[in-house]
Amino acid sequence: MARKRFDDSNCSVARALNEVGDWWSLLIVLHAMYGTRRFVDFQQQLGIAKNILCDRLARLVDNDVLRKVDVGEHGSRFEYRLTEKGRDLFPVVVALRQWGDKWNPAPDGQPLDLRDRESGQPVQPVTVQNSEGQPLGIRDVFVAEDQEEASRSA
Amino acid sequence: MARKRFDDSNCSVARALNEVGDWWSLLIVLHAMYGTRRFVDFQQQLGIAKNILCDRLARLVDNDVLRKVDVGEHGSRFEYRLTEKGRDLFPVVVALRQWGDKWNPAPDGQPLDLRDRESGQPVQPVTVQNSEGQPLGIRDVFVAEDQEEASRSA
DNA sequence: AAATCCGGTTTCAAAATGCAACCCTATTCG
DNA sequence: CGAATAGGGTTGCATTTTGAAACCGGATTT
Repeated sequence: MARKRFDDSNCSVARALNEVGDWWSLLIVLHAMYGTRRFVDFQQQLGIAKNILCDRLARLVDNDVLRKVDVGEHGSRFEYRLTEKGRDLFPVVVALRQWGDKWNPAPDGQPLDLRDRESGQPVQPVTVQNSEGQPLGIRDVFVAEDQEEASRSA
Repeated sequence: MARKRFDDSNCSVARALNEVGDWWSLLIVLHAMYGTRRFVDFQQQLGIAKNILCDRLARLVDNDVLRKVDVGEHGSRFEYRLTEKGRDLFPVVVALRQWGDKWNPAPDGQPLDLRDRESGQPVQPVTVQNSEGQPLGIRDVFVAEDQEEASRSA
């Protein structure tokens, strides 16, 4: 049967995964962040089948993660560029990269070294933080009941 | 043909996606973070087919994201608990949730309100930060050449 | 003793994926 | 100019993956 989708889930993680939660989409976004914009370049760098790449790019465009820009003088050359929504996946991608580097270090060589352009210093590990900027683990947080539910049950 | 895997990719994002990059795995981890531990509970909360759930749980256990704990007095009742590696996905999940809340708000109701247990204040948006704690966008960073490559080309 | 719960495995149809071949429109090369 | 090649796809087909439902065997409950 068909893969399940979560378009209308009331869980925002499920809705997010619905857009970028398959094997390729986030890698495409990652490469777009590295600067890749052309169909052929995505294809070669990712080693993805062309039909799948077509499908994924179309879906990402539909979901407003990428924008398809016509750059051909005569109309047959395109670029796929990140939208603000797409660029906003930056923390997700970096958090995932850091997790991968920490728990599945590359067999050969150091992890990719991402640095602040201004200071030249490495970026910090991505964490969930409280209002003072202190990192929080999963046990340091709780889910506040939302207003409506609170008032309904009152 | 079979889905491509990235076990040996030299990209840590690809390696990470190899472990939690399918439609279900991260949702399973999410629910584990909410406190779900039993097979049946995952099954009902996620609405996932049992065979797929079996497969995903086994894979997550193999990859050391979950630990399968025998809690049956006589050996046939289990719990799946997050390992440290699994809990370490917290920033990834929260970043993804915040992205979903921002760009695909729930049709009905507010986003889930995650708060610091100690202060009672909402957690901050997850961002990539420089050494001073200032948030960085994708254009504010660069990839430093690694030592080996630098010395090889010198 | 019968029914139910838990955690699976099996079976089978419907999708999704990957590869290779093909297509059409520019553009480039000789 | 004509031929070859690049870009961006689409089509067909074989292989996997997924999902639903049926089944299963050992505890536990009734």
